Amino acid sequence: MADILQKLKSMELFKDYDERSLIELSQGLEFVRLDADTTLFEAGQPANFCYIISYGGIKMVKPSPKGRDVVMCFLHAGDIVAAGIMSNNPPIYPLTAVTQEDSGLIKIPRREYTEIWQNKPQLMRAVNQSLMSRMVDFQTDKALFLSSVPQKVASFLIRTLDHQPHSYGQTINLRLTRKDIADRVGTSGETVIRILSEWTQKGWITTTDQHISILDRQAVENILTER
Amino acid sequence: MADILQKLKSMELFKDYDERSLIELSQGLEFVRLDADTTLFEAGQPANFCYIISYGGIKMVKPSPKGRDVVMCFLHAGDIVAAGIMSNNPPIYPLTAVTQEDSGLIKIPRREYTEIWQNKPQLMRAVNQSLMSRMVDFQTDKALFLSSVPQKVASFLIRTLDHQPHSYGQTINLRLTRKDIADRVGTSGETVIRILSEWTQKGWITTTDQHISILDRQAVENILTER
DNA sequence: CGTAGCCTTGAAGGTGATCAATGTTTGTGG
DNA sequence: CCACAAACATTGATCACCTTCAAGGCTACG
Repeated sequence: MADILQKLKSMELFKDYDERSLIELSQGLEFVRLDADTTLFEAGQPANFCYIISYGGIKMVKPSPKGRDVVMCFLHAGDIVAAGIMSNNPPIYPLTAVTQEDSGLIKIPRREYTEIWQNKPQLMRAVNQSLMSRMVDFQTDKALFLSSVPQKVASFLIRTLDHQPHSYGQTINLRLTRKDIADRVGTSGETVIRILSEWTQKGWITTTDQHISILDRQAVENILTER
Repeated sequence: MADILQKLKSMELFKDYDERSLIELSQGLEFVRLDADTTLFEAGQPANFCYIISYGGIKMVKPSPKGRDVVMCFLHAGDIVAAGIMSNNPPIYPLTAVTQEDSGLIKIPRREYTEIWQNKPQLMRAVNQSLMSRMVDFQTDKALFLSSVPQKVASFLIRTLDHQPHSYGQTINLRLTRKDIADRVGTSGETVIRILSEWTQKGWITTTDQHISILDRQAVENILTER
């Protein structure tokens, strides 16, 4: 309990709240630790909880008509998961959430969220902004529809780099298999490999332990404006 | 003024509010009439107003890196436009809004929205739900990435049909050029023409005055599950 | 009658998905 | 610590689908 209070205090999202408010907010919350590749919830299930990521990473996945899944987005520490649908009735998760590495999450029951959290206008504004920024991201993705696959990959890499704290430098703080990228960008694993291999050969990027570092950002950015 | 009150009263969104609340909500609002093909606001501009569509239709467009634009979604009577970014700071329209036909809009200043509207939890819940449903739509789109173009078109037609009131029957209540559909679905105008021509020939659909009617829904749905 | 916007059709050519085979790394249990 | 399995990365060859370019028809509207 006191543990959770500590965790809330350290988060950007709650920086404007005083001790008393935080104690109120921490009511009913629970902390959850999950191994990598664990399903947090599945699309179609009733949505009784939303989450805040304390550490680790999660990918949001939609089962596609054909067997293959589609990665909608990757979420990191500080991000809110499934808050948007809490006010739906009945609330159903539209996506499946899967951990990509060991992760710690603050678990918020729907009841607490709708009755306490939603009455804090400032908090709601923050949640809203994060939702909108995800929406803008979807739109940016969609706007790439007539771009080549290399351009989509380049855009994805640059954007995820820019979304994370600058302290990580030029390394993307996510465990990403080539297939993850393919599923996210909307292409096949083989194509991603061919693209990344070429860039690696040219010295633009490196991969160590499934973490991609961008060595020559300019070169990657140039791809976006090509043709 | 009284005019606007009437309009609010007739909208699904406000069905649970009494006269007094509606009068409060209608403060500062303005009614706007626009011809077809008029730009309501442009991506990048400061967002000082949001809107509710009274009648007509709007397409939300993102300028793409290459010259061609991308249609993010079509909005109809009853839909809310740009409410999501009102709480951003500074608020900037992420998309361009263009009318597709003669349209009437209720224009809501940002100030009124953030100070009055955002304090109505019930209203916020409704706005949130509409945002989330748009988000789900993006995701559905994205999940079609390895589907063929005919499947994307079929999915788009069926979904827009299902989103509109049942009273319209099997006719899509939107002025849609083949190019609009192409820009929405992420393909070229020519390809859409080839697809729709074939379906028309087979008697599955008809187009009259840029309004598409689905004559054989089952046939169109079957395309989704093909291959 | 001419222009503009939309629809239609054809031909060419490229991009990227798919299939298949092989190498490499990681993890697990004896 | 080794052997084996499983997951991931790589490379090549093939080919369908769709984009692009080009040209012409149709309708509405001044």
